[in-house]
Amino acid sequence: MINNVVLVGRLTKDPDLRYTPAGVAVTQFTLAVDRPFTSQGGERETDFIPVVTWRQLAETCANYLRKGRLAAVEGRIQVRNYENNEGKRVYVTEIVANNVRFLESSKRSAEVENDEPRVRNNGRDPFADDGQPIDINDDNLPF
Amino acid sequence: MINNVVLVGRLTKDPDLRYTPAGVAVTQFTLAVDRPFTSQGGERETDFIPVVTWRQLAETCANYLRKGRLAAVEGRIQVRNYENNEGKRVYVTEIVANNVRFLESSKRSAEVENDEPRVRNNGRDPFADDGQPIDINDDNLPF
Amino acid sequence: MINNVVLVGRLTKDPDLRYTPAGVAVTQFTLAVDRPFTSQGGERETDFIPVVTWRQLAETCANYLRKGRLAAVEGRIQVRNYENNEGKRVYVTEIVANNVRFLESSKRSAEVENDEPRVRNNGRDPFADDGQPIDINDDNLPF
Amino acid sequence: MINNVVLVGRLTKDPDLRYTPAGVAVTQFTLAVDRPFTSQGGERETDFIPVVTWRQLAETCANYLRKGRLAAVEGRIQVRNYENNEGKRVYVTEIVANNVRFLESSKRSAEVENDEPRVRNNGRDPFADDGQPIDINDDNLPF
DNA sequence: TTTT
DNA sequence: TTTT
Repeated sequence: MINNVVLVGRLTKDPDLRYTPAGVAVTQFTLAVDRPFTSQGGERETDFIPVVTWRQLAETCANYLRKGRLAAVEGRIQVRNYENNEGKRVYVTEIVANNVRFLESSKRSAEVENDEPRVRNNGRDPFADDGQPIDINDDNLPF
Repeated sequence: MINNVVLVGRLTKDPDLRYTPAGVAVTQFTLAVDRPFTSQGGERETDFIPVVTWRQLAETCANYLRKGRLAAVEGRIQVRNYENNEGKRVYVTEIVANNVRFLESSKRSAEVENDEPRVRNNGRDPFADDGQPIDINDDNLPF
Repeated sequence: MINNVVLVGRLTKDPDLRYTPAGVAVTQFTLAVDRPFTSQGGERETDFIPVVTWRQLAETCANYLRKGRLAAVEGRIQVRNYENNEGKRVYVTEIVANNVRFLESSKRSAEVENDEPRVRNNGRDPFADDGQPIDINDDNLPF
Repeated sequence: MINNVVLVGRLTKDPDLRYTPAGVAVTQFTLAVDRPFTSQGGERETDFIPVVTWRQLAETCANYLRKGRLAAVEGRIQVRNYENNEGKRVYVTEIVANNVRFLESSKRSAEVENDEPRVRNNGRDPFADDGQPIDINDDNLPF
C-alpha cells in the first residue's frame, strides 16, 4: 500500500525514448547508484537500477538527460513478469518514476552536437525523431 | 548515492530464516504491495517485492512476522547477478531492509500453534531450530 | 528539488476538516510517530508531526481516519511562516500529504455512533456538516 | 513507527559546527528545497528546512559542505519543544540526518581560502577550531 | 510460486 | 550490457 523509492545516481547510457503503438512516450534508463560502504574485499560496489518514465516526463528526460549525468528519481518499484520465447516466466523489476530531477546542468555538454533536444514537437508526432514505436500494449500504462 | 525505499504490504508466506556458513542470520520474505490505482481493465494489481534482512533484524523478523501480516520496511534496492547452471547471467532485485516495523499485533495468531518464536537462543547457535545453513558467502554481507 | 517524506503513526485526535473561503477541503491531523530507540533515560519518545491534506484526499481522511488509528502518509515537508498578532514571525512545519493509507480497518469503531462518514455530499456543499470555512487563502493551495 | 525523509537542496549558509559539553560534534545547516510547481501567482517557492547531524557525520559535513552546495540528506523528522525565556513553549522541527551526500565537487571553491577542512583532528579535541561548546545536553543525542 |  |  506504500511503495516509495528515491534514488540519486548517474545514467549508464543516454536515455532510450520510444512510443507505444498508441503514441504514448516511454523513456528508459539505468541509474548507477554507488553503495555507501565498501564490500568485504574493499571495493566500492554499485547497483544498476532500471528506471521507466511515461508521457511528458518521458520526453523531458529524453531531452535533458545524458550518459553520466547525475539525476534524482522519485517513484515506485514495479515487478512485472512475462513469458519469454522459451516459455519461461521472466521477472523484471524497475522503478516507475513520477518525478525526475536533473542535478547537473548540461552547459558543458550543451556544446556537444548530439546533446540537442531530441523531441521538439512536444510529443504530438510520436514517429518523428529517433523514437520508434515499440510493442508495448497500453495495458501496461501505470497511470 | 541515495537509495531509499519504504514499503508497506503483507507477507505472502511465512518468512524464511537461514544462516550463512559463518553463522550469520538471513531472513527472506516477499511483500505484496497493492498499487494505488486499478489497471486499464479495472483490476487492482499488486507488486510482489522480495525483502532480505540480516543478523538481529533477521531473527526478529523470523520471530514476529507471519504470512498475511502487515509490515513496513525501510531499506535500499539491491541488484545482484550471478551465473545460473546454464551459464546464463541472472539478475536478482531485492530490498535489503535496515528497519522493519510490525504493523499488526499477533494476538489472534498467537493462539495458533506454529506462531511460536522460532529463535529462542538469540542466534547464538545458528544451527538450532529450523534454520539450516545455506551457501551464501560472507562476501555478500551488505554491512 | 527532492522533498520526500513517509510516515507511519497514529492520529492523536480525530482529523479536523475545514473549507477555504473558495470551498476547497482541507483536513489536518497530527501523527504520533514513536522513535525507533529509547532515549538516554530509557523512555520511548515520540514525534508529533502535523499533516495537511487537500481536496478529495482531505474528505477521504475526514471520513475514514479517527483518533488512535494507524495511518501511512506520503508527502513533502512544508515550512510556512506568517506574522502573528504580536508582529512576530512564526514558522510552521507540516507534512503536505499526497497519499494517505488507512492501515487499520474501522470495523470495530464503525459500530460507534460518531464514526459515521462526515462528508456525504462529496464536498459539493462546503458548508454542510461540521466543516466550517476558515481564513485560508487559495494562494496557499499547493496543487 | 516509520519516519523517513529524503531531501535534495542547497545550503543557505556554511554549516554550523558545535560541540556539546560532553564533546559530541553537532552540525546544523538549512537546505533550500525548491517546490516542484509554481504558486498561484506564478512564483517558484522554496522550503527552508533545518538539518542536524551528529558525531562523525557532523564533522564530515562541516568539512565538505559550504553555502550554495547541492546536498542530499536522508533522515527523520524530529519535533522538539522547549520553554523559551518568556515562559512560552516553542516547537522546533528539524531533520536529523543519518546520511548526507555531497552532490557537487568542491573543486571550484577548493581554491578559496576558507574552504579548508575545519576539523583536522578527527574530532578528538572538541574545543579546537571554530567549534565552540554549546548547551545541548547529551540527553538529546538521538543515537 | 503470492497477501488482505 | 554499465556511471563519476
